[in-house]
Amino acid sequence: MFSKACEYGIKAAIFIAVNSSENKRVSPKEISEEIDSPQAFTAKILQALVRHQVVKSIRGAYGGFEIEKDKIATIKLAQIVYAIDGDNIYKGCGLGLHTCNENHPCPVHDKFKVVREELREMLENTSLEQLALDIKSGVSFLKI
Amino acid sequence: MFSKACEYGIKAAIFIAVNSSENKRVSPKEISEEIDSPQAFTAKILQALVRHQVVKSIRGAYGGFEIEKDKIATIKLAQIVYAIDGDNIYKGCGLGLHTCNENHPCPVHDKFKVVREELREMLENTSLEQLALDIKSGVSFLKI
DNA sequence: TTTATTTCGGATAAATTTATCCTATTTGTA
DNA sequence: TACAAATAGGATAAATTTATCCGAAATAAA
Ligand code: FES
Ligand code: FES
Repeated sequence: MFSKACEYGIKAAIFIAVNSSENKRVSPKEISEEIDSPQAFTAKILQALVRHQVVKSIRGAYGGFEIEKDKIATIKLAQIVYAIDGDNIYKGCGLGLHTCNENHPCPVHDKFKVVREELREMLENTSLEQLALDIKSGVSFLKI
Repeated sequence: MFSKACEYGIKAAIFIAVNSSENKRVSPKEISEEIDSPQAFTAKILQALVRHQVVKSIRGAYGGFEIEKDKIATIKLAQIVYAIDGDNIYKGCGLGLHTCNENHPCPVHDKFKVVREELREMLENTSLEQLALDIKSGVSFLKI
């Protein structure tokens, strides 16, 4: 469904959100340990999230990654997925036709678009804040 | 969403169904031309579909691929996806945790499983026959 | 200003997926 | 039986994704 990079990106963003809500910056090392991902690869993905302004990086001593507290509630999963995997998952044809087009539909178009639309809404309506809360309260988990 | 192999497999199965309903066997060459896919790779995927008994192959002169007419209505997309991509798309965790587990959910579990469930139902309830009919009547398309 | 710390970014490697090529095997027909 | 036509399958290559490594650049503190 999502690429590994995207899975790591989502989990990393949640972990950063959890920590930022407690005024703590985190390093790629901490992040990759907490989400069980390869460190250098995770760092690359974090760079992408920085470029797309999902997370903020502070270089140098006492630096790390953070998300401004008042942004945590506004950042949606969709932004993260878009930053890493692009928009093919929302817009692309399920059978790989060049474009998903009502006027030139593939055989599964009508049925597929319903599922894809539901996925899109889910991603657009789910904020980092909601996900971070469940991690904080121990209801959900980032690894294993 | 689906792998290229799976996209080709679905389109190939639909094309075979269309032809089998008219008592025509088709070759990998015809198939790959009609669904716009690499021929040798498509042939490999067809082998997998044969092993999973989704399509039938007849070797030797006058051979080709076919689906027994009365099976066309019973074959569901789910069988094809399962044969090629496995069941991770139905059962796997959206964030890549080892197992999707109610007792150890990832942050998106509750929301993701709804979408995944809808996808599963769609795949399990959509038959080759329905899809082949739209191709026959020119309502849907296998390429471009 | 020097030093320690930390992210950035380019180069490279490993693994997986996608794609190609060639030969073996099967099968119907002459 | 010999031949032609067709799928099966192994070996290999190309492309993409995933992962690692290392030096450059930035920053805070001493
Ligand atoms: S054309 Fe294939 S999903 Fe719309
Ligand atoms: S645990 Fe992640 S989707 Fe169920």
